[in-house]
Amino acid sequence: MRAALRPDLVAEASCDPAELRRIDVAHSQAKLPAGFTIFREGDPAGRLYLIGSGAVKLYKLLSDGRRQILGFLFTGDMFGMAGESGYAYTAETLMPSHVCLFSHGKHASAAGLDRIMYAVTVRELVAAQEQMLLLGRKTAREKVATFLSNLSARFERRGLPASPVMLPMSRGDIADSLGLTIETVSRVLSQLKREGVIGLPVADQVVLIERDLLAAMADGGGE
Amino acid sequence: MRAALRPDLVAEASCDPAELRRIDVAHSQAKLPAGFTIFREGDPAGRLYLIGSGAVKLYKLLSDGRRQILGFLFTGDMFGMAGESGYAYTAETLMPSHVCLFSHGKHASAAGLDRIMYAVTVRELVAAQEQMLLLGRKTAREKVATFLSNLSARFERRGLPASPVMLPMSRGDIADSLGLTIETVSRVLSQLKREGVIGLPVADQVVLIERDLLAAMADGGGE
DNA sequence: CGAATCCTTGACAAGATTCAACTCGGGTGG
DNA sequence: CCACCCGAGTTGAATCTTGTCAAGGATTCG
Repeated sequence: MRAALRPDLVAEASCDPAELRRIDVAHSQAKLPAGFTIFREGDPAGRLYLIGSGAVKLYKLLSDGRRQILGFLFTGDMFGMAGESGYAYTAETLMPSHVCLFSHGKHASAAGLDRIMYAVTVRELVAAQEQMLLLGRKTAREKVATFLSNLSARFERRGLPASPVMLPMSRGDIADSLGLTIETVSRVLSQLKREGVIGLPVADQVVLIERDLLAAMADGGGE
Repeated sequence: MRAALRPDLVAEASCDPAELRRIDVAHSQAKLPAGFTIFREGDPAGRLYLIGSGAVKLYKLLSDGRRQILGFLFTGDMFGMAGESGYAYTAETLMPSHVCLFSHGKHASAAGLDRIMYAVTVRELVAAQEQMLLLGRKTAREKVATFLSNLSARFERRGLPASPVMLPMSRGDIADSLGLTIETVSRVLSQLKREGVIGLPVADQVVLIERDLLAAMADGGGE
């Protein structure tokens, strides 16, 4: 199958839509159910993925099952960048999702794709470094505040409302992305709700009542 | 100053030396003392750095001074990749070091440099993701075991002895790279020494007595 | 040789985890 | 249609790992 990237799929792309539109490489699309494993850590790499709609989580496991979620991806986000020894993480859908697949092997030299991949990789690296600061040095409260702030900002950047924030992932997923337990995440959310910083009408929807305060808390301020 | 990259400076480069040698872009060299800040988080980016000799640490700070070290770099390693909003971290020498500077702005399109930068960035991203797993999910003991194992493997890859491992960084630096305190790092090292897994003839030199056990401990095995 | 810095060790405190019970909601089948 | 069941989430109590505070020892460098 060979076709130009459908612009509507990249309208909210993390990479420059104008650039993406110029690319015309072979790709295919797939409609995946929730909880579908796209590839596993260690699988030979060779494909790039672009999320047309839906949400994906990337994670790594320790031998005893402990899990670290590296990030959540949404419409317009790309993933699949890998080094020599295959994918460094497992990718799994959080909800029914549409993804575009690019065969990287065949199109490594496609004009423009290299540039996009580099830009995306650098952005991911910067995000990973920010997350290292969170995981290594922030308290549970700061971690949750950062998580909510970032998610809200990400949605806003795509033209979606900054509040309420929809949470397509479970408490367990949030915990594994912040280096906490389910119980701690739940307790902090309850605490923030009691303090009037956020609202929790239902478990998967967060109203950011004091957004600035939340952002301040994320960096260690606003106690 | 315009000159070919000196091959001897990249003999142990993390990027392919053959590729690096082909590049002939303007660059200059600098000899820096220990504890020298090369650039700060937020500084406008525009240069790439290659360590000719010595060691460098990269770190981020929270407003109250908490610090997360993102990584330690040694001879042949590159750094300075940055997104749009300047450098994402501060870079500081651990010891007297020689570095090569590449003006990225002028030479962004230099044939070959792009490819190297992409490869280096992907490798850094993979390393950052591995570190996220460590920071979020490993115990103090596993963190220290991983740190020592990795450092040993890195030195070995450069043709240096895998043991003893020299530690050019302080306990505080190790702690800030593992998301621990100085005291915890010191305690775990003492414990490993008592158990006969490592030797600590002096504070900045670690003998890996049970290297396989240490590697097993790093992933949660070998209790 | 002395001062400063770094490292180690101990006692205690605190933040987060573990274990367990309970609630809430949604889906299912009687 | 409604009761039941199951998974996800919340909350509580006890525990534990790691952090904090403090003191003592070692190493380096002027």
